[in-house]
Amino acid sequence: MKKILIVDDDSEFRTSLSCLLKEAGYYTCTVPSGKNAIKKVTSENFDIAIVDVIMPGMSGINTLIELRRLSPKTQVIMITGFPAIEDTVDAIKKGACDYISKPFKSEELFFKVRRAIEKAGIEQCQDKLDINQTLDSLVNPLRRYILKLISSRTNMRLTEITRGLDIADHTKVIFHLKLLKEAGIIEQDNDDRSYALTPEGKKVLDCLRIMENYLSE
Amino acid sequence: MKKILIVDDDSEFRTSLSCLLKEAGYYTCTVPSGKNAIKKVTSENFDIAIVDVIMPGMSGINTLIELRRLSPKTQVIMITGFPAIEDTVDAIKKGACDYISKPFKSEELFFKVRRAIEKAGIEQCQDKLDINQTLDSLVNPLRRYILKLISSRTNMRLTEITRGLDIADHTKVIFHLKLLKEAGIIEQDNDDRSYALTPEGKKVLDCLRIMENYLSE
DNA sequence: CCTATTTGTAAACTTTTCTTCACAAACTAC
DNA sequence: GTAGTTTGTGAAGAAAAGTTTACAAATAGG
Repeated sequence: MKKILIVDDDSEFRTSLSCLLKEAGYYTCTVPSGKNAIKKVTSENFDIAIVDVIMPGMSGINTLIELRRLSPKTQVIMITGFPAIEDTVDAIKKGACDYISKPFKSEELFFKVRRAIEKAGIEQCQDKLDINQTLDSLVNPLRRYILKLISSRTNMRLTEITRGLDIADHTKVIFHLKLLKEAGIIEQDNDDRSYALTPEGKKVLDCLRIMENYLSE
Repeated sequence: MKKILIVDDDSEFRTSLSCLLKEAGYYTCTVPSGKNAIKKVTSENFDIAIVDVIMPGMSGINTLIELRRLSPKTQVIMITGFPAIEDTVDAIKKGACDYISKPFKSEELFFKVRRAIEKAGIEQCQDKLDINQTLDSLVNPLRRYILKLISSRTNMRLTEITRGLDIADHTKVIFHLKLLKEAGIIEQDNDDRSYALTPEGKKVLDCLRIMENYLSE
């Protein structure tokens, strides 16, 4: 289920938007300000964020900038009651994926949300793997074992991995899992805390296997 | 030109053997004792060593053992005037590649030398590349540049490499060259000090190119 | 022969990577 | 609730990797 974060200071609008999207089958979360949005995305991953341009306190644009920095995979749709070309251009340049002006028909919203989700999917697949990061991840034997272990069974938990590798100190495993996570090679489910290979991770593992085969020839 | 080291205390035999092999197109070097042989191989690489079993001072067997340790790529042929099965077996177990008993026909000598050189060639190709060492060599960007640079032109000297990479401090380059040398990825010519990829090195570079292609897909 | 360049060594030092330890929040089972 | 397990953080410390410096042997060029 795709996850959408709604950021707007107008509680009535927040609720109605949330209802609309929930009915359409999305998981939604609403926050009243940019600050709250920032806080939220650091603990939870969203596919889409819908952000009001005009908000007291942290502006919509600054919220957009921070969201892009903290969660680059999240596609941000800006929304406003007073559409101005310059604002729109600015927002797009700052990394917004789309722009909606109030009032809007629900069909328009659904269309733009669907398109944003599609874009997120494509971007995720296109995540460029950098040779530096890939080699860094693979040099350490323990990390190679972890990758192979995770690939053998989907969604492994920390303790399973730790025991699977017969390691006494779990924090040592956490250290390497963190690195692999930062490199975009593995990802962690926010609900059950289990780890799994990302599409890029599968590619990296493929690479490793290719190398091993080639070298043992 | 293949290089042969002749180790024998009998100077007459040394000279005649050397002449024979020189005429056959080999580069030869003669030393009168095991000690001298050890000294020689630390400064020069030989494809073959022909060692007399019976010598005063350091015995032929001990010379064999040391030669194998110091220069594993050098194939050692033992030679003796009093062939004894046990000695032969012992020598083979200690790493000798062949055994010749005096007197012998020059044809036998040439045949065994050719076979030893062939064996050396095969063994060199079979040098197992270990994934750890390979990845270690490749993680460092500078080392990757060095490998690519060396592969682009054969036999590059230290200064050429240093300047080619636009590095101020040559000892920094030496550090990485040393690592690559120890990993068996590059080798250095003893005469002109130039560096070149080993067969294994070419394989490692292939690996890197495969990865780069695969990751940028 | 003398000077300059090339090639190298060894040690001190810095940075990065990895490990370990002390501790704590969150959840689970009783 | 409370004892135990799981998952995690942060800091200290150890180990490995890389850089820099000072110095020296070997070779080349005049």
